[in-house]
Amino acid sequence: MHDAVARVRRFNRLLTQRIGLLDERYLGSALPFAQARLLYEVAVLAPLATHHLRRLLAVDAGALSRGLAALEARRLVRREVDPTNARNRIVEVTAAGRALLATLDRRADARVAALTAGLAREDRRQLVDALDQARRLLVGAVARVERCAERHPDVHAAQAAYLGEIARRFGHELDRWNQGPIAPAVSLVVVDGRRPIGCGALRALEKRVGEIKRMWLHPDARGLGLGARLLDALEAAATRAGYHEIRLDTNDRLGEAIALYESAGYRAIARYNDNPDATRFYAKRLRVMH
Amino acid sequence: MHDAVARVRRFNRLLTQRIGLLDERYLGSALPFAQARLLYEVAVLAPLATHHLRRLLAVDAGALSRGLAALEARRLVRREVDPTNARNRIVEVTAAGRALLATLDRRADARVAALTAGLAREDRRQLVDALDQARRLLVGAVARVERCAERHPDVHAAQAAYLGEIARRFGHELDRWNQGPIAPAVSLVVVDGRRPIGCGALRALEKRVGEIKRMWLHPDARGLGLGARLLDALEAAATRAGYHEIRLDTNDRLGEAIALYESAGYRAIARYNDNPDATRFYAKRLRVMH
DNA sequence: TCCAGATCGTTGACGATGTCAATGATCAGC
DNA sequence: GCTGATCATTGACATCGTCAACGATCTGGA
Repeated sequence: MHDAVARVRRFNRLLTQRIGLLDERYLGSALPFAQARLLYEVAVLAPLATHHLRRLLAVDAGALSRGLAALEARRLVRREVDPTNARNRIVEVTAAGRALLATLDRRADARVAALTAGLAREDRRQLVDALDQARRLLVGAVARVERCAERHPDVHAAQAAYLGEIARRFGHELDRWNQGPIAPAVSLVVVDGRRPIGCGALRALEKRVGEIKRMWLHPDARGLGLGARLLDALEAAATRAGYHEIRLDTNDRLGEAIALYESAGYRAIARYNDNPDATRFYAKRLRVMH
Repeated sequence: MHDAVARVRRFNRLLTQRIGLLDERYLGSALPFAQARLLYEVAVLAPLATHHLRRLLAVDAGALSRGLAALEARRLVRREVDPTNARNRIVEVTAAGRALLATLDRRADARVAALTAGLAREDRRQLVDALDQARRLLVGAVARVERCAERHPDVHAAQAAYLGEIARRFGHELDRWNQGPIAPAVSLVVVDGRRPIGCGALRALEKRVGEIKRMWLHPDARGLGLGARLLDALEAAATRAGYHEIRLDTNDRLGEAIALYESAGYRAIARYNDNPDATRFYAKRLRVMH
């Protein structure tokens, strides 16, 4: 039942944010609609620089500035000047912000549950299955994996979201080993027509050996086959670039990624670098082009 | 292909208008969003008194007044004082309004077509099937058939929309024979949690013979099994009220209604009244309760 | 017939929202 | 060190939804 609610809401979010439909997050909170939506997005992606947020959410700079100022006045988020670039602001969600979001989440769950309360168990299962299939097909129809310049803002935004999510899930920032530029040979971004929703990069590790770095998909875009498409595109690019083998490191806590790599034919290997955040290492031999 | 587009858009409208999601009707027209939406709704339901419109669309009186004034300033709709009640205004769509709507419709079609252009034929079929099933299940989950007083404003609104749609489809007002109150024994309304989306009434025709009058569903609510539920509810009420038979008249142009009656076991009979707008007549014997 | 209360549309007021443009601070690259 | 680009902020403006006040009109009962 709870899973059904979560799946319905995920579909709703899809139409909400991707195809331009509304959201169920208003719900009589003290927060106006746009601020509630913004808080939710910030919480999913934070900590993040606001210009990346702007790009990921496709909102106007003025609107974002005002929205974040309103949230900050309510002490739901914090804005700080980026120490590495004084033009930028880093947004984080406060404890009060997370508490309010949890409340909104419960209300939204209750509303969706009430919506489907009139359905028999079998009908509810059919509904969820239909919505899931629709979501999978819609995302598959609009998502594109595109090669783009390393410095493209979409890549920056997606990679920043990647680093932010990792930091949030690990409870601490990634080690400096994993920060900063990586001089990729190939940089791919997944877009859905409005926003970048994923990224992945390939860089040279040794002669004829490439390494996959910073592969990420927006949480809402997972489980739809996009990870496999992105990985395929990276491998194809590596093959074209003459690599014979791809390696990568990851962490036990990133279960979705591990499942993806293993189902794509990557095999576990011994540690090949000093990445202090990595606990698992994989490799895959590429079919050489003739 | 065009059918697929129409079905996807219908689903979109469902989430848009019933469950509280946005619309695809903005699309760079000269018309602001809310006005485009309003024009569309008016065109579906007009000619209609504005207070009925307000109830059917669940919009604020001030917003509706301003929205219609804006549309009238653009010469897209006409408002006239209701001759039978000087407090009310009757709204109609001008030729220019219909032309603009057709343009918007084409653009919305193109946008949905572009959305699904990336899908293989089989995937697109699956998508449409999934959306249709989701729509059917969602509407089934939230719609309720309720008995209510003849004078309930929801009944007035739905019946007025019914008369308006008939007038629009027939190209002329119904005969006076079909206007005015009908003194129903039972008056039912279909609501979806936010709005009335259908209605139906039963009145005494002869001793132990009832007649179904003014049965209507909002165009977006057709084909989802609600017609059958409404008819069942009317028959159940008739049975409880001691009727042994139900009759009704309809018109050849109302194909959806005819299909519903015939699949519900109604059989064609000879003309039983002088209704000048009726071309077909049906009857069904009810199972008598013990 | 007349009047009190209800219904209806309009208007003003207010805050929220989105968009565009101007501004000033900061950064990157030459 | 300078020029152009990037970034956040702010003002201005139109749109939008909501609430309340108002006047016109209708309904039902005395």
